[in-house]
Amino acid sequence: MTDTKTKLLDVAERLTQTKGFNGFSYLDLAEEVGVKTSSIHYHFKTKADLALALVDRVHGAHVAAFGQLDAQVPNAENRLAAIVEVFEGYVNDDKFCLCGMLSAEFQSVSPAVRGRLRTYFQDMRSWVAKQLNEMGFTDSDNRSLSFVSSLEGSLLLARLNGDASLIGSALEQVKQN
Amino acid sequence: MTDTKTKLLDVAERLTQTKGFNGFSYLDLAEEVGVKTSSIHYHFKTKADLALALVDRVHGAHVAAFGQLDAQVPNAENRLAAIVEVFEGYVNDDKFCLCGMLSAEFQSVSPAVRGRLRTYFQDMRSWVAKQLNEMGFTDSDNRSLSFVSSLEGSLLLARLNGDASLIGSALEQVKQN
DNA sequence: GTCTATACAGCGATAGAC
DNA sequence: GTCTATCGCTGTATAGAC
Repeated sequence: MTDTKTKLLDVAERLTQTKGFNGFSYLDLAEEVGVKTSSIHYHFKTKADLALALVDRVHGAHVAAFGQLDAQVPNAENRLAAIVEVFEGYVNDDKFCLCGMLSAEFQSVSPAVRGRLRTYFQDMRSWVAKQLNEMGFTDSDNRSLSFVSSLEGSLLLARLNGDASLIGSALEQVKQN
Repeated sequence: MTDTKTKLLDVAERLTQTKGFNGFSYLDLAEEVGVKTSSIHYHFKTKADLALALVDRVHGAHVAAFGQLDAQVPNAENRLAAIVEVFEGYVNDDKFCLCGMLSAEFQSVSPAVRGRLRTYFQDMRSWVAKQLNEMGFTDSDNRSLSFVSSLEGSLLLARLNGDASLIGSALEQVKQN
């Protein structure tokens, strides 16, 4: 991965999370990275290809993060808390979740991206369910759905109000008995 | 409100909920309604004005719906269920929540729209809290936050998977205790 | 209130030099 | 791998006739 390609993905990721995938252009991207728009087409032939690359990168990163947490944090509740912290960090950067954003814009993304988004959230729900199971919940599948839903929805509200603490408050409910 | 203006709002509302506010143009709108783009500018001087009109209309409609439910449905749990049904209907139309969508695209909407979105969700949280309170929950404020968060987040996942039942499953958790 | 006509900037995308 | 140059189209928006 060249330096430029990484920078392009970094900026595109941030712009997608803040303004939506349809809320920025190749020119926005080019100016921030310091290249011409034609150079972007070298790395990502079409904007749809860029969307795919964004989802794939974040999916890979999150799967890797899940693996690291499993290996390094010896407590399921703390592992879940680590993910919550990531989302709280989004609020302070005025960001929504990348895959949440593309899911919102669902009808304007390619079939390929749609498939990847389903996989992303399926993996996330599975991992969360595993943690909840370890925590002793017998309804971990359904509780995981509730957890991930609350996470996405509360992030939306938290960013709207500039108050990251809304995420933790919303999730309290889900962790109760 | 002229017939054309209403039709424009109807189509714009649907396109916003399906593709996002940045995912359609005045030309898309014009072709579907059967007018020229210049006519749209007569009703909504700028696209930002259109966004404002969309939020105001849906806010008014939902506040009215809350009032009607309060007056006509003699059971808080059933009143909540009616709102859930509205969101389940979105899934079958491949729609996200209009204000949820604009909240996702938060950084690309005007300050005026941002303020309206905050009011919309504040009103919704208040009304849901009132219902939860009537249902005997003592933590109605926080539970309402969790309810609305789950509603928005599960709608995102439900549409992604074409499965409206995910909404009810996610909310089960919030109604427990 | 809707139209024609038009302005003009922006869009994604491509060809070909370096 | 990045550039210049350019294409054709689409974007929002306006002026003025009807």
